[in-house]
This record gives sequence, structure tokens and C-alpha cells, in this order.
Amino acid sequence: MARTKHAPERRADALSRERIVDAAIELLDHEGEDGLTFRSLATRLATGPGAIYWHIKNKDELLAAASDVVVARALADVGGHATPKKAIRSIALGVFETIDAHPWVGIELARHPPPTAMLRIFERIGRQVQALRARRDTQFTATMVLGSYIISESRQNAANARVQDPAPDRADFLEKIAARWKELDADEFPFTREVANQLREHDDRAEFLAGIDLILAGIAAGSAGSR
Amino acid sequence: MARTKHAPERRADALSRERIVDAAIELLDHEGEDGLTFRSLATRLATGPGAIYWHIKNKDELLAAASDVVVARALADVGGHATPKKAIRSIALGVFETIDAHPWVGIELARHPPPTAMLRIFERIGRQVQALRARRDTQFTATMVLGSYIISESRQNAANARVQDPAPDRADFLEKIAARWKELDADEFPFTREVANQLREHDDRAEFLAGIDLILAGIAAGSAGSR
DNA sequence: ACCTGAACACCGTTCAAGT
DNA sequence: ACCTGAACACCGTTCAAGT
Repeated sequence: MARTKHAPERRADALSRERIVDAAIELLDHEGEDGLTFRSLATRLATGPGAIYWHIKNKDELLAAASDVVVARALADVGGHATPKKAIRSIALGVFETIDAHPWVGIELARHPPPTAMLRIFERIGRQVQALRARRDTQFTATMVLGSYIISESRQNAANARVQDPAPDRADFLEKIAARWKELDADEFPFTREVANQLREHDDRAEFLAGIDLILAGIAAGSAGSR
Repeated sequence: MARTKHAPERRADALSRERIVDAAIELLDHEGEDGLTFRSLATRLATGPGAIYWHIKNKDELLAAASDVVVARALADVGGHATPKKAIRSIALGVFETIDAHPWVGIELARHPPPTAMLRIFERIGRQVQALRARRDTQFTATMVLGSYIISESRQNAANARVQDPAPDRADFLEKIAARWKELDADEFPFTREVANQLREHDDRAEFLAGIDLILAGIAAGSAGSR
């Protein structure tokens, strides 16, 4: 009977920032980015759209919070490795797979100003770059290059995966891209047309990691000059 | 009097795909991404929103066409250099500055499937990577890494530039970012907090080009192993 | 303090009707 | 063939009114 003023009981189904964000994540995962509206979210939470605004400022904040939860969870499982290089590959692949599973996170990460989720990734990579003993003045540069590459490649991959949605043959899909590239004007696009042939033996994850290794080689080359 | 059926005269102010795209570019440049709506565009062209749909399929196509025009124009001025490395730096800087002047182009380039504008950039970089005599199986990887980095860094820069819009002191702006990074939890974000101090002496273009050079070093390191 | 849901000020897109 | 503009089916966000 005696309820303190400071810890009032709450109905089990009371709205809260956390419940709202969780519901938003489910909606984004199951219905896609367009599936999340304040109306659909309110329906799912059995309330009106206005109620949500009591807990969250606006849609941008909602998306930032949702991506932060997903990224923080993903990074918890990743990166504890013997060598910095292995750790970087593991973080990179973790982000890659998280965005593959939650394509909307990729879009969110590229927003401005960098959402906390992005800073988390930056931080985790940066620590490993330090551990690589990269020169002090290239640590920032190296971290930015890795971060840019990881985000943009992961986004691209996730977008591809979404298009081939009814899971048609993966080979068919690559064939279609190759076909589009081959249609390009021969004088204007010689390189792209040539490279289109290589797409057939393309493995996304392997290709992604090859890029990471290329950047790591660049960092090592820079550090060679330091003492 | 005698007009042929196949080349009917047109009123000078007749609508055309080209006029629509040009007007869209002006609107995007002057009013920002949110300033372009079919209604605002129709008003500017002294017609109704429906008229535009006769010439252009939908808003995505309009944005793709607008970014293609801007990027094609920018790439025409750039990249004719003695060495492939210089050419790559020049292309990179050209894209960087184009996106700085037209921030909406950055968002468009990251769309899926890659718009023609993106393929143009990919092509130009790819040709120079070939000229670098990178190993055949790393040409694609190297081009992707460069492309990813250029687009994402340019976007970030353009977003920053837009925020500091009433042109407050640039130093103030960097100070504000540094301040935000310093507010982060000390245990969770040690690297980011440390690096925040370096932001004060940060030069965007120099930093951007340092990233390009890091990647070029990575490409060179990979090629060293080839014959 | 927290929730409700109608209302406001917009969107992109379609389409019957005009010329 | 090309243009017009009202109408449709939505948005995010606000806010008076409720509990």
C-alpha cells in the first residue's frame, strides 16, 4: 500500500524508452526502413503516436538509439584476439555481418553527426590501430580509412542482399550486375566492363577482407618509416 | 508553315528532361535536399506536379539524373596527370570538392544500385589503378577501397561544412566536436577521447589526402610481390 | 506524469480532363 | 503528345484534452 514517491509502481505494459526502441528494432528488421512509422510503432505498442513523443524526441533520435543498441550488442562479441590485425579483421567482419542482418543500421551509421554507434566502431578500431604501433600522426588517418571502408562496403553488401530477396540464385544476381556493367558505353567505361568478368568468381566476404588487408598493408608501410 | 511530323517546333519554354534536371540541381543547391519537392519544382517551372511525371519516372530517377550531370561535369576537369598517383589524388580531390559544393550528391552516390555517377568515379579511379600496374586480382579491390573512402570522407566533410553554416569560426566548430568526444565515457572511449586533442590542428583536405596516400601505399605493398 | 487520438502541414504519385 | 491540378494515400509532429 505504501508506495514511495520516488519509485512508483509501473504497469508491466507501461511505455518506456527501452520498450519503444526494442519495438522499433523489430519493426525495422521485419518490415524494412519504410516499415517504421510512428503510427505502425504506436499500433504495435497499443497506443497512439503521440505517446511515443513523451519518451523520444523525434524519429532521428529513435533511429540513433536503435542502431546504438544493435551495434553495441554486436561489438560485445568481437575483437578479443591475439594480434591487432586479427582483431581488426574480426571487428570488420562483425560489423559487416551485423549490417547484413540489419540493413537499416548501415544507413544510420552514415548519418551526421556521427551517431554513438559509429563512434563505438571508430573507438574499437582505433584501439587496435594503436596496438599495431602505427605512427602517432597516422593513427587517426588509418582509423578513418578503415572505418569508411567498413561502413561503405557493408552497406553496399547489405543493399545487394536485400535486392536478391526471394533468394534467387546468387550467380544469377552477379550475372545481372555484370550484364548491366557490360551494357555501358565501351569508350567511356573500359575498366568497369573489363572488371565485370571477374564478378562471376566474386565472394563478398573474401573480397571485403582483401580490402581490409590492403589497408593494413598501407598502415604497415607507413609505420616502417617510424622508429 | 509546313512543319514536318518528326521535328515539331517546340515552345521555347516547353518542358524537357534537361530543363527539369537543371531546375532540380538549382533547387538542391540553393534550398538543400528538403527543398526539392515535386511541388516546388513544378512552381519553379510554372506548371503542375503531374507534368514532371511525363518526362521523369519518379524522384529517385530525378536525383540520379541530377547527380550524374554534376559528377560528369566535375570529372571532365580532372585527372589528366603525368603519373597515376597524381591523377588519383586529383580525381579524389575533385570529387571531394564537388560534394563539398553539392552536398546532396554525396547522399545520392551511396544509393543502391550504384547510380551512373558512382560508376563514373569507379571507372576513372580504376583506370588509374591499372596504370599503377597493380596486380590484376587486386585491381578491383584497390578501386573499391579508394572509391569507398573517397565517397564516405567527402560526405562527412560536406555534412560538417553544412552544419557550420552561418560560417562561425572553423576552430570553434572543431572545438565543439572535440568537446563532444571528450564527454564520452572514459572507460568506453579512451582512443576517441585521446584523438580529440589532435582535432585542433586538423586540416580536412590534408587529412583526406593522407588517407588516399595510405591506401596507395597499401596498393604498392601488394604489387611488390608480383612480377 | 503520462497517455490519447484528432488535427496540421506537409509529402510522392496518379489520373481524369483538357489542349 | 503533352500539360494541368485536384485527389489519394500516406508521412512526422503537435497539442488540447483526458487519467
